Amino acid sequence: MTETRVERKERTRRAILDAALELCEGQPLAALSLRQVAKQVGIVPTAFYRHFESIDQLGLALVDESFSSLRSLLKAARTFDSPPANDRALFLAVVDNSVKALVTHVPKADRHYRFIARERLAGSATVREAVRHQLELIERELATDIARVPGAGRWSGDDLLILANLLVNAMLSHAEELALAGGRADVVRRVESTARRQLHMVLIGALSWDSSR
Amino acid sequence: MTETRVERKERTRRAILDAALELCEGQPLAALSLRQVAKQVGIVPTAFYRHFESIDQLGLALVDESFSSLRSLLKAARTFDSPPANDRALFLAVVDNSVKALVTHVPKADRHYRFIARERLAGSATVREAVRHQLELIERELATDIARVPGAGRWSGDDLLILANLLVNAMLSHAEELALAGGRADVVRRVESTARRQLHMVLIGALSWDSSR
DNA sequence: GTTCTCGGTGTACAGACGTACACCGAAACT
DNA sequence: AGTTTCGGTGTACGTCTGTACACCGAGAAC
Repeated sequence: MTETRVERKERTRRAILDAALELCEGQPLAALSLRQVAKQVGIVPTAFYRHFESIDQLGLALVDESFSSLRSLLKAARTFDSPPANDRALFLAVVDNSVKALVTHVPKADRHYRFIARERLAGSATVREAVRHQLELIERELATDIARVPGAGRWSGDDLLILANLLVNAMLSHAEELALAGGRADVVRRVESTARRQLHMVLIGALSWDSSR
Repeated sequence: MTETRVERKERTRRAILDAALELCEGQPLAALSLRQVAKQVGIVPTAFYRHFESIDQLGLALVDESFSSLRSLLKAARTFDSPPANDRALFLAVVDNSVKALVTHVPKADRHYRFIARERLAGSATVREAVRHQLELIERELATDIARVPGAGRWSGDDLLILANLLVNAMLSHAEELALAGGRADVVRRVESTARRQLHMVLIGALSWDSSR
């Protein structure tokens, strides 16, 4: 059983990421020591440096990992083979797809999202910035998609961003709750219906909104 | 210059709270050591125990302190000597008052709110629970106030809570941004207008909402 | 005026921390 | 086949951690 060197390196790298994620549960990354992580992985402390130059860099890797799948998933939820006829039906379909994507995906990677929730505001400056950046990308992608809806002509660019911000914040708080639920079916169902109803309210209200008052 | 014993105790207690709040900037409470706090205050490490039995208990005290003024402030923003005539005007007035309360109060106690933002999800289990509890109180108080609006009759109890949840989450995210802005006037103004516009959108939409679809 | 209470002090210790350094052995390169 | 690369090891250090213990001195209680 010989193992190529890159394979082996990748394997322990993964082990470090997993160990950090596990040890992090219920405490911020900054409260984690290099030695704890190393012990959990089963390597000597100094070997950690072969993979990351600091706990902080490890955090950045975890942020990238967490967001990579989510963004493509959300974008996919908003693209249709045959888009619904009117704006109202389109909005409702988008909401349903997005919410469904969220409730199926987040519980599957809940440790990652608990990590994001914690580090978003409590992490080191660089980690916080990385999370903020990813969320801003999601927000902008959403705003562009909304702008493509025919009836959105009455909306100013500012109002589009403000609306997208409202929606992303709402989804974020639901994602956090889902992540904390640890996959409990009743909580997942409750969050799903709450999220759907909230987004319906906002978007149905938005349809009758006119930026020029 | 004699000082009564309770006065002196209260004074160092305050000094400990302030020191913790200051040392916390940019890092979670859990990453703080008892010795750091003691050094900042200018007392010997063991003297800390005369006031708090752990860093965690100190955290709970900070949570209480942070929320005490906010809740009464928000409630006050929703009570009128002479309430506006129609629902729409009432909603707009409530939004204006609440947003104004937020943007004047949060920057004045921004260190407390940065602390809350960090610890809400990254703190120890007991601190997290304390924050969650306070937010839930705010949410329920808001729901009861909305229910009193005459035109809210069409709203089911569930939908009221869902709406309140949406509003509080939006305000929370704006409070976080305000706290992080550190009082920079341009940011404060931008957040103020964003918040007002978002809440207008939601509440104006809500007026045409009917829980029975 | 004597005694008690209690916030704050100083010393002391065992353990965990980050990291520097020299080293090993097998995969990878030539 | 000989040499280089590099992930992982083991030791060793100075520093910081929480906390136990004995002690002090001034305000409070009697």
